[in-house]
Amino acid sequence: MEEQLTTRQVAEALSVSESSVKRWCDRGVIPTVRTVGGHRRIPLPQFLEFLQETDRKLVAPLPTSLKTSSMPTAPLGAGKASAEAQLDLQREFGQSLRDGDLATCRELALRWYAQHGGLAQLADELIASNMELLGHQWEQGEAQVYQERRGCEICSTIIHELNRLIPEVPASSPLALGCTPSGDPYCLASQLAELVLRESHWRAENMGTNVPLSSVTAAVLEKRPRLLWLSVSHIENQSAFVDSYQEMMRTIPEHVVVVIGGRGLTDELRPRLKYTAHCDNMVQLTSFARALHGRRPEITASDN
Amino acid sequence: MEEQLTTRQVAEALSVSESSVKRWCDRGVIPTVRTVGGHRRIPLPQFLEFLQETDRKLVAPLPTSLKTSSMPTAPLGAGKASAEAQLDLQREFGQSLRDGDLATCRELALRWYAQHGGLAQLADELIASNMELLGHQWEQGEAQVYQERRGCEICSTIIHELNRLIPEVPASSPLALGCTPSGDPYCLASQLAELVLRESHWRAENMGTNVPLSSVTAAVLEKRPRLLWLSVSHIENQSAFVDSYQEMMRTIPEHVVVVIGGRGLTDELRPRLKYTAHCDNMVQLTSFARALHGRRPEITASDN
DNA sequence: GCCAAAATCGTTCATTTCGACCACATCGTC
DNA sequence: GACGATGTGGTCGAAATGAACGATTTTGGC
Repeated sequence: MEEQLTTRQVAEALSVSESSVKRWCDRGVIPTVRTVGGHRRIPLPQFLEFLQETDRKLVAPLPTSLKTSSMPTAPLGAGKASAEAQLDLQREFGQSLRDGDLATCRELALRWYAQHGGLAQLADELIASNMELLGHQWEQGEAQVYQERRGCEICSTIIHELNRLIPEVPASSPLALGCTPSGDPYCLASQLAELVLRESHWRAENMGTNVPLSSVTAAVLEKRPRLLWLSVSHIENQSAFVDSYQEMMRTIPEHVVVVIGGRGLTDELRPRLKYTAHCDNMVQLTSFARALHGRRPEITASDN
Repeated sequence: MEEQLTTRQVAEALSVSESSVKRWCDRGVIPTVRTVGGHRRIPLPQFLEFLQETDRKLVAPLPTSLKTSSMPTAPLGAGKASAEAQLDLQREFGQSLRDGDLATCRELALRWYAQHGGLAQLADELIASNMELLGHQWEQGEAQVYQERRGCEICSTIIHELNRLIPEVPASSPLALGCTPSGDPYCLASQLAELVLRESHWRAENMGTNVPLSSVTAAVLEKRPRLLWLSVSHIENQSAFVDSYQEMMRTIPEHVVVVIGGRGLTDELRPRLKYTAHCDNMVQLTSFARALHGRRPEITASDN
């Protein structure tokens, strides 16, 4: 039960046509095995060998696990529980994040994406949890501030790159707008929200950090989104926040769905706010967003 | 992800014969990879680097992601002053930035890069100047805050994408570290510094925003960079800043080159700081960085 | 286990690129 | 001006590439 690639996967990874890959296989340049039905399958080790021998680099990520450069270790028996492998990946990502190793982080993220496919889980379990861990380490003096900030930069880079892996959202999709409010400089959560909403076929636009709610109101009035998300990690002045929030909710149209989330929204604060949904993580946001805007292109909007 | 060009595409973009392109590739002037069948393929980053190093201009649009859809005109006879076309591009970018039109901004930036080749000029004249303009408009009530913040997000996205157009920096290159100090949340300048330093073949690592100078010191001591940049847009407490700055300069090794820049460094403040160089923009930073670390790739000398 | 959808097969065909060669223009030197 | 060295643009048959097609296999849901 070893990993194998199809001609199409190889073609996309090298950005050449499928025809060429087939020809190369037939010529023996890429060692190939055949299924009983005659389809070509390229074992991953052979493919890596081919990459090395012809001095070729991947131009697109492989849809399965792969370490491009070194790291011949970690062969990971398939027998091993995938949950455990998942934990390993998560830990390794955290370590690379602390070390400031963007390349490894990128690779691990792509691997996670290829294996699990869900950006929301990636956002929660790879990025959010590890950044939270890094924050704890910093608070306890186990990590430097610059490591935490650099980790933010690395995650931001990866989020931007993941964005490019998502198929373009049609202009007919509903619009979602979001940001962090005044005084909240923590940009990652809002960037992640944009990412997972796009994955769920929303036309998501992140307005960034530190946006006064009065300006959010203006944005909503002008762009008329279907959904508005607010990521609140930190609040400077609670009562001022509640006031401006209530003012915003009075002004924007009724039909705008407001989703809020973030550590800043304590159990005590939330009852004072009116909103459509509260999300603790990106998995919740995704499932809510999909419930609102089913991603079926097909009709029959009834039931399930 | 990483696009590749054929000899014909390059030839048309430069309006030279295909034979010449092939010869240049074979001589190593344009780094080339080969398909399995022996066809030449030029990775986009290498091509852009070639453009820049030989001071060549694009005369026809590239058939890749840099397609020009939004501007049906612009056949740009060499007769028309390119300076004027440049201004048009600059203005159009600013407009799209205000409108939150990422796609158009991306296109314009790529076009600028392909035509003028210098990321530093792009950073100064497209991004910095337009963000400054947007800031002014906001101050004078001509633009909403959210438009300014969104503009930041768009620019950040574009910077991340431009990073992928730069050929990978060899691990033997000198290391550059940088960030913005405590209380300064303005991330773009530092991201631009990272970008243009990479373009000049530095191994640049941006540590992000809001990093206490004490932690910067720790980073320098641990990673031992050759260059340290500080982008200072805003200072909360001047005397505290000067104190921590001087403390940092006392602690880090002598041989570390310290480059500072940003609006926050007023004429009055600068004399109180010790530094290697002060830069008002990215063009200056680039020329300084290149003086320090020459970028000439060695000779031809191969052939036979 | 069965069925429909999706992916891959082998093949053919038009287009592009290769490598090699040649004609011509532009230099700098004698 | 003759000369060689060098760079450019063009042509040619051979080879590689990429896209198309109907037929077959694999996949995934029930």
